[in-house]
Amino acid sequence: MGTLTEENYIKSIYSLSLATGEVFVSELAKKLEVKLPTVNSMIKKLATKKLVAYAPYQGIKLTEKGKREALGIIRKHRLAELFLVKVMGLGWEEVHEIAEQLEHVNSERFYNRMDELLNYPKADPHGEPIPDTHGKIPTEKRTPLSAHKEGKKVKVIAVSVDQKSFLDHLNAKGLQIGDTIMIVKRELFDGSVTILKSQKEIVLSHQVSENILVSGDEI
Amino acid sequence: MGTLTEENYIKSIYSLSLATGEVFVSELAKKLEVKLPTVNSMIKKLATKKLVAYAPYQGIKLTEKGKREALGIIRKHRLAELFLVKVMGLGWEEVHEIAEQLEHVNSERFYNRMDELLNYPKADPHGEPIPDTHGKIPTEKRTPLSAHKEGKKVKVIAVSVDQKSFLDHLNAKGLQIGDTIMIVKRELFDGSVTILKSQKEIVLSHQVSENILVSGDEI
DNA sequence: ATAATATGTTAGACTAATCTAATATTTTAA
DNA sequence: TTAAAATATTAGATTAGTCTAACATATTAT
Repeated sequence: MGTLTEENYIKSIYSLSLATGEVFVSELAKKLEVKLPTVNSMIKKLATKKLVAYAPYQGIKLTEKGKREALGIIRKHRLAELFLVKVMGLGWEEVHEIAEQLEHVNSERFYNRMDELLNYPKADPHGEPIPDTHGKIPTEKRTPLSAHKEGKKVKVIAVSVDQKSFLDHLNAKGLQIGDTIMIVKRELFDGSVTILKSQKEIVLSHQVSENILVSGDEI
Repeated sequence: MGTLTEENYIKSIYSLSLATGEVFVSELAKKLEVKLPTVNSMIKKLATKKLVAYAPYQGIKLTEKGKREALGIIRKHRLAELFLVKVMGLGWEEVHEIAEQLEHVNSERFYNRMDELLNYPKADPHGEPIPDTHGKIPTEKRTPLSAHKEGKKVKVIAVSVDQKSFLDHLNAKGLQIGDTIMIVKRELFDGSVTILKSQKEIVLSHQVSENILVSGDEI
């Protein structure tokens, strides 16, 4: 375990690398809301600690050690989110901020007990997979709702964004993880989609449908 | 809320002031395991923030604002401890370290929900009182077991030390918060006491009996 | 009342994490 | 192929929290 700051760098490198493959110093600076030179010197430090491999203009890569660390933090974050929802009864739209703090708590006992109480869950309240103690992640095929054709029946597996405003929006529309929905219509004009969930029609903007991940890879 | 470091200073000043009345820079340095000049400069900072009042050779005092802050942290620590024991099923001897981290989590929602789930408890697993949201502390008369006479019947209300080794010792002896015990004999030689708990005799060293707090002020 | 002890302060340095300003290198596109 | 855009680096400063070494002041005990 490094400092809180180090942990946040590692975590961000991990998630950016999933999203974009390569992680440039500049990207990371944007994500962490710090300036370029700050990231530059931090990366050097992480490199001496063998947590990342870095070559200018070719991006930052987590080493195996770095990945292990990242997955450990992500495990804690996601377990905490699920715990807050299932055990403490908080809403999925309000747990991210708290988990952001809890993920830095250093106690195997605390997190393994959570895992046990939750019966070794596979996904957090937003549908994101929870790595196990060995850093293994259960994978499931998932694609954005926006990529599926009219007439298809799919299951909502996850959301790709944690923002309260987005989750409040889904709450208001009555859409949840696990829902089975049918794609009724997609507007050519703005890409908005109309879906059917248990007899009720729901209209979602294109932007929203891009951030809802559903079952299946066939598009 | 200040930094984590500031919070730890405030908390230590509070607990030292309960124990000894006056809090000297040197005492605080010992407690926090840092050197004198470190505390000296930190105290100056806390003073400019109006969290403490300080005059050399007369000790450090928390202001009203500082007290409020201290009680807020203590509330979080104690709620966390009780939550870890009651909801998560951990042992009273292992929750202190975890609560030490959780007490710095910044989320009213998190802690008020804990409070609610625990049904607004009055004391933590070690018997220490839990301040309410307004910083009010339920008080109860308590004295060390070592101060009571042979023949007296008392109730174990709290322990004055959180150390795992001490609590492990009490676990081994089978002594818990809430137990009603009878003082059978006190040895003149070493101050050890024999007590009776539900037909069974238990022998405690003087040192142990000093750290067990029981009901009543009459000695 | 003076020496011993307890208590506190100043000066100067270090590490971690950040910044601004200036500069450098690589890639890309006209 | 050279100019523009993207990417990265260096130098030097700042703040928070810590340290050591040297010095200062107050309390106490004989």
